[in-house]
Amino acid sequence: MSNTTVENIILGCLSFGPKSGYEIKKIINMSSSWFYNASYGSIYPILKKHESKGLVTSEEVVDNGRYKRLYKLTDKGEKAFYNWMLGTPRLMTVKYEMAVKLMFFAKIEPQERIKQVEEHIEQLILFKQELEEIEPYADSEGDSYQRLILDWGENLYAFLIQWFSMLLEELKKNNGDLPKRRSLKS
Amino acid sequence: MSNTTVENIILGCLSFGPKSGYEIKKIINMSSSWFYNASYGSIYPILKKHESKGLVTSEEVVDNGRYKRLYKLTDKGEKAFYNWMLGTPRLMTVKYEMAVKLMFFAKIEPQERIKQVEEHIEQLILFKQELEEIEPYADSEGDSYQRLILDWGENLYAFLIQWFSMLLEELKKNNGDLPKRRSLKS
DNA sequence: TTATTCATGTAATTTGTTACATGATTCT
DNA sequence: AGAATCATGTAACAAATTACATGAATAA
Repeated sequence: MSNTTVENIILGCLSFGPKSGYEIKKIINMSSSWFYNASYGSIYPILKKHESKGLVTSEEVVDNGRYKRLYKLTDKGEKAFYNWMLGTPRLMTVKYEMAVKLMFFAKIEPQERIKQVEEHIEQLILFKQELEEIEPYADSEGDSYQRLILDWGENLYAFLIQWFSMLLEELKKNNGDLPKRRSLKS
Repeated sequence: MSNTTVENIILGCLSFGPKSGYEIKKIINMSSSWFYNASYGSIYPILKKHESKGLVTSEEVVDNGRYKRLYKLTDKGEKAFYNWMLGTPRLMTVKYEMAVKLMFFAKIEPQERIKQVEEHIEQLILFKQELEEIEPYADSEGDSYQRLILDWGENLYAFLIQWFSMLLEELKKNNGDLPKRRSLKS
């Protein structure tokens, strides 16, 4: 009954200091939303769950005349967080609809294949540009690790753009078909 | 209210000819399970749902003295499948726990960072090897596109291994720390 | 004969999103 | 005055997994 990844992200955010649910959402938006997101509909219930388990405590404070509920990591919560950090990570899961389509590419017209790949490359380029505009959340403890995932993301999308561009070239060379023995090597 | 990806994968499998739920599961296991999986708990209900929508028809047949329910794509089902194939794909979603940990790397000991990255690289290498052992599902219509996603997967994991190896080197050079201005370029 | 594979299905649970509901404060 | 942002939460729904339940046929 270990915590889920999102539950641990929330603990991790609180390890930088007390925060409200609203503030946690902001941090997630700024840093990990593109590969691990959480809506208010999960954040607030998770914070309550954490509190009931003694991983965090909460306090209602007034900040510039505004009420908010500040959550603070307890010793128990910190232990749970470190425990997760030091454990073996779950292997990545990818949900890549375009890759599924590839499986059934033989079923569509050659020119449609080219069109699909072209459109997809455009999508990837747009997304990479969006990534490059994200600025990492930097706290007083601001560190170079915050930038690391963005760097990873940019490189990941660069790889994808490259791979699909190669496929596109191959398809174009053969009028939307693939040679029996391909050699898509990067 | 368009079909989900898994619902379309099932239609796609049936586009190669009539199949039972059990056979569909086998095909998914052999080809897309590592990036789009489906358990019996989803396959059987989806087949029923497809039937109620008129996308497939079913027939109980005896095959070598064994009863099974064969599902067959209807014209309506084929249209739905092509419609999905020709539409814009949903952009990939990645759930990468290791990337999340990176965000909070400043919180753990330098030697633990190195250990985490080393363990992760081992995981990636193992997974890539497993991928390389998968043989694609090939039907009478067996085509080169079936191999394509496996090729994609192998290249994807090669990229990840490379990126994390570079990070590992960088960390080792600095005793588990990162220089203020990194230059992780691939 | 016993384990494995073939074969189908349901119930409970998990995990999460979306939409709704509410209201205060601050910026323009 | 009105729009945007700050702020918290719930209810309904969606999608899928895991565990359970069952049973026939075949391979060791």
